[in-house]
Amino acid sequence: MPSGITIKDVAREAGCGVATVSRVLNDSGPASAETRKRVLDAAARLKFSFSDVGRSLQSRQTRAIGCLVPSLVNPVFAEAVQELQACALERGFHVLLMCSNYDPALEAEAMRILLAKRVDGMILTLSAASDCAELATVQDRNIPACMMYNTPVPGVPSAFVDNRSAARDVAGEFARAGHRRVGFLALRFGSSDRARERYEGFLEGCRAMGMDDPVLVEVDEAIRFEDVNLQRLLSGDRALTGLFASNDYLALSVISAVHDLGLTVPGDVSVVGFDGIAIGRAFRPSLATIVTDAREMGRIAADTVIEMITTQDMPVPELSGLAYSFRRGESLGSPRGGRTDDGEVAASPTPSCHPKRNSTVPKEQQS
Amino acid sequence: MPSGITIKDVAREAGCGVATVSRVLNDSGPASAETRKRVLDAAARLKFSFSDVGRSLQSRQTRAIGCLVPSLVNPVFAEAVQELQACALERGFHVLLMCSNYDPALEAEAMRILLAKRVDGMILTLSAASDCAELATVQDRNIPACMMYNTPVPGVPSAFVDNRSAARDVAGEFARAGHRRVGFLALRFGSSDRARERYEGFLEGCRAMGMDDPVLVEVDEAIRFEDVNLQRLLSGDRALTGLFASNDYLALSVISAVHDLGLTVPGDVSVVGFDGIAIGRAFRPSLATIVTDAREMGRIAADTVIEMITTQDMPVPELSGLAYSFRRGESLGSPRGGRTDDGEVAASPTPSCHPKRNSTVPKEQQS
DNA sequence: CCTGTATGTGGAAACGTTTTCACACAGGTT
DNA sequence: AACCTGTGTGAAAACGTTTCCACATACAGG
Repeated sequence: MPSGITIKDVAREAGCGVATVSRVLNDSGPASAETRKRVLDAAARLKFSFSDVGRSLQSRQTRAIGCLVPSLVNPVFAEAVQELQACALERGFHVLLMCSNYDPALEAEAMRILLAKRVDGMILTLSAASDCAELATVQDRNIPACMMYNTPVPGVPSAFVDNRSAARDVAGEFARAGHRRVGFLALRFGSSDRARERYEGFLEGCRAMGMDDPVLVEVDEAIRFEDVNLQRLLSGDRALTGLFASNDYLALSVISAVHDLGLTVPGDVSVVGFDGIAIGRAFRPSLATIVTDAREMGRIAADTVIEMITTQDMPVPELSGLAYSFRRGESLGSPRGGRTDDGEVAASPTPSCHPKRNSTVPKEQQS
Repeated sequence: MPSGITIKDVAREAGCGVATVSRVLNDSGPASAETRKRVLDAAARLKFSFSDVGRSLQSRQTRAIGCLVPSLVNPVFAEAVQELQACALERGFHVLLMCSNYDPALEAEAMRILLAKRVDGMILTLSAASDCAELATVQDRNIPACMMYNTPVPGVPSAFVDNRSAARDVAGEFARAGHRRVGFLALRFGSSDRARERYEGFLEGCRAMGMDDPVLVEVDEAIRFEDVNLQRLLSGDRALTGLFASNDYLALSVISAVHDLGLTVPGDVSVVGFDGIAIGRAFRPSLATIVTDAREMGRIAADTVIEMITTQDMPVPELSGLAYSFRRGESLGSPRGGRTDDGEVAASPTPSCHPKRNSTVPKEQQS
C-alpha cells in the first residue's frame, strides 16, 4: 500500500472536489483564499503527495530520461552519468539507469524496458549503434535520444570524440618516442564500436608513421592477463615495446599486470590509455592518455535530449565531435634499445602501409 | 506521442475486446487458438508494447527500486550500484538512480522524487540516517527500504561494515608500524555519518594504543590540498607520520598530493585508506586499506529490499555487519626515525585493544 | 428586472492497463 | 426437453491524475 492516500482523500478531508485540490496544490487555477487554506491544511494533515504514475498516465509524459551505459565501474561512465543526472534533475527530469555490462543481449533488454517505461528521452552508449533494432524503434516512435561516446548515426545525435583521429594521434606519439612494434589492447573488442574505431585509427596511424601493424590483444571482462600471456608478447625477438589500451581503466590494469611480471613501465613497455580519467594522473607512472571530458559528454547529452523533449518537432541537432587532447605521461617512454626521435627508423625500407582500406576517416578538431 | 498505440488499437485490429488482448499477450487467461493468433499478429503488425505506466497505475506497483547514493565517481558506489542494478534486473525490477553529491538538501529532494515515483522499494546511502525526515516518511508508508554503508537504524536494515571497529584496527596497524602522531582525513566530515564513525573508531583505537589523538583534517569536495596546507601538517617538530583517509578515493588523492609536494609515501608519511577499491592494488605505492566488498553490499541490499517487497508483512530483517579485512600495502611503512616492527613499542604497556564494545563485530575473513 | 461578465467550484471524461463478472454457446447428462 | 458444465469472450470498473466544461453565485451595467 504505497502511500495509499490520494487526491480524493484530500478532497474529502477538505470538503471540496478533486479538481479544486488539484488546482490549489499545483497552483494551476483559481481558488478562494478560504478553500486554498482548507486544501493546504488537509494535504498537510494527510501527508499527501501526488503520485507521478497517475500524473504520467494523464499527461502522457513521465519526465524520466532513460540512460544506458555499458558499465559504471569505468570512471568515464560514472562521471558522465553523475553529471547528466545532475543536469536532468536541475531541469525537473530524473534518470532511469541501466547497465548493459557490454552484453548486447542485456543492452537490448534494457532498451525494451526503457521503452515500456515510456521514458521521455534516452541517453545511450551502445555497443553497435548502427545495428540496434531497439534504436530503430526509438526513432520510429520519435523518442528524443542522444548517444554518448558512440559515433553518431543518421537521425541520432551523439556527444562523442573522434575515436579514429585520436587513435591516429596516439600512433604518432608512439612513433615520435621511437616505437615500431606496438600492440592494441581491447576489452571485448567484438562488442564495442568504440574499441574497433580506436583500433582502426591506430592501425592507420601506425602505418602512416611507418611502424609495423599493431598486434591486436583482446581480453575478456575479467581482465585476466594470465590468459593473454603478456609475458610472451613482451619478450623475445619481436617483443612489443608499447601498448595502446582502448581505455584508461584497462591501461591501468595492464600496467599493474606488467609490474606483477617483474617488468617496468615504461622501461620494458610503454603504455598509453584513452579517456583521461582523473586517477591516471596520480598513478605512478602517470598515465599517458587521450584526455576527454566525461562530464561534458554527460552534460551535452542531457542538454541535447532535454531540449529535444521540450521543443516540439525539432530537427535532429548536429553535434560536432568534442575536443580531446593527448596528455603526456610517464607511462610513455622510449623503447629500451631505441632511438629517441627519428633515427634510422625513417631510413629503413618503411613499407608503405595501407594498401587499400582508407574508407571514411573524419578528422575534425585537434585541440 | 510516445508509442501512441495502445491495447485498444490492438483489440480493434484483431477484432476482439481489450480483455482478450490482455489475456493472450500476458498469457494470463484462456483464448482459442484462433483468437490468439489474430491478437499476436495484430500486436506484431502494430509493434505494440504495453505501457508500464498504465500497468503500474492499475497494479499499484511500479517494479522500480529507488537508489540514492552520494556519488558515483567513488568506485565503491559505482560498483555497488552496478551490482544491485544487475540483481534487480534479474528479478524483474529496475533502478531509479539519484546522486546526492553529499548534499543533504539534494538528498532530501531525491527522496521526495523517489516517493512521488511510487518506487516499490529503496536502497539508500544517507549522510545522516538518524535524522532524515524523508526516511521517516518511508517508514510511515511501509515502503521496503535497505541502506548501504550506513549503520542501521531501528526499523531500517542496512548492508554495512562496522566502521568503528575497522577504524580501530587501522589504528592498531599504525601503532604496530611504530607511528605515534597521525591524522584523519575526511571529505565533508560534517555531512557523513560514515566519516564520523570511522573517525571515532580511529580515535578510540589510537588512544587504546597509546598514541596521540589523531588530528582531524577536513577537505571539501574539490579536494584542494593547497587549502589544507598539507605541507605544514607533514613538517616540523610535530609532523604527522601517518594519515588515515576516510575512503580510498581520498587516500589516492592525498598520496598524489604528497608526491606533488616532493615528498614520498611511505617515506615521509604513511597513508591508509578505507574501502578497498580495486585500483588501489595497482597503485604505486599500493594502498594499505580496509577492504570491503562493494558488490556484495549492493547485492545484499538488493536481495533484502526485493525480499521485503515480494513477501508481505515481513519483519524487518536483521542484517549483521559484513566482513572486512585489512590489506597490507606499500603505503603504510614505519615512520622515518621509527622502529620496524614491534620493537620498544611492544615492550611498552601494550594496552589491550578493544577494551569493551565488541558487540556484534563480525570479523570473519582476513584475506 | 434582465442581461452580461467575472469568479469559484465540482462532475466527469480521459489516459492504458488488469481483472471481475456476466453472458453466450458448445457439448454432455439426466 | 430441461439441465448442468465448461470454455471463450467482452463490457465495465478501478487505479490517480488533469482538464474541460457547465454550473452556480455575485455584482456590474443597461
